[in-house]
Amino acid sequence: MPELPEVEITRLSFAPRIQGARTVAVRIGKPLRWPLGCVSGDLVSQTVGEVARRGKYLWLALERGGLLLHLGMSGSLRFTDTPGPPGPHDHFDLATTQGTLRLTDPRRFGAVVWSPSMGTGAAGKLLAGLGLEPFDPAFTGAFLKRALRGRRVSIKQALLAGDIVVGAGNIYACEALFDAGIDPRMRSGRLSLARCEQLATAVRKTLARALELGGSTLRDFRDAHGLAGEFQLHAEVYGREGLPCSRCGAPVRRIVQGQRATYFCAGCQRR
DNA sequence: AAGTGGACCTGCTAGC
DNA sequence: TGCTAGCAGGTCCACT
Repeated sequence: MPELPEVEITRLSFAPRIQGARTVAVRIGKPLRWPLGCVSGDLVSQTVGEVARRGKYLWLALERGGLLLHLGMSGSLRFTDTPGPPGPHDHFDLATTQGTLRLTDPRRFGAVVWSPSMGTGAAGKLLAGLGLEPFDPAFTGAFLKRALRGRRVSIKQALLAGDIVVGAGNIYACEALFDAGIDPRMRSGRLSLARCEQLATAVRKTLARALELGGSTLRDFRDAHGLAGEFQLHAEVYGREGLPCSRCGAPVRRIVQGQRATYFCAGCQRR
């Protein structure tokens, strides 16, 4: 589910309300991708600090260390005064004096991992290989050109890999490549500087638009208030196989790259 | 070093 | 109606 816009929207929807709260209790459901890395008692009776985001990860700072959270493919976070009894897919609750943060994740590709700090322990290891934030001023066409140099993977896969720039997942990588008019199959190391500039701009523009629209709700994404997004209603190519391209009318194509679906318009997106 | 494919897990939908 | 195959927003890890 959650790419950068969904994760950021989730963060914004609960960060101001949880900050300064005192943790009261922890409930663990079924195992997630990795073990928590501490006993639940270690998380109790602490003041919650800032909620930060790095790529698609969230960092919830506590007095002693903090929690790194990832929503995987199907995760979502709710923050509420009245969480109700946990359902079968509710695998982590952090009860605080200001409400309960609950992770719901049917597929359990998500994670909640304790670390001493964002840069050390398990969190440090998971965050170490991440590329630039897309809204970092250092993420420019020139940077992209340099980072892609010599790489033979397709540009679509290079965007998804997250070691150059983070945040664009399958939906927004497809949409950004459409916006930039670049064929997703193109060898990434072959992009000209001009096209790297177009792509860097398109990635930022696509993610910013998704943020404005509340993210994409394909089936179950909700922010921490329970609100759905509507970017998916504005997607130009993602999920639109066979439908006419809004620019040229040619049918949108679906191919598979690195075991993921890619949607694109062969008329508008060129090598 | 970089690229590829498998793995993790559950739910939904299309097709027979 | 009921079963099955295929597909889904991510990304780590082992292997070549």
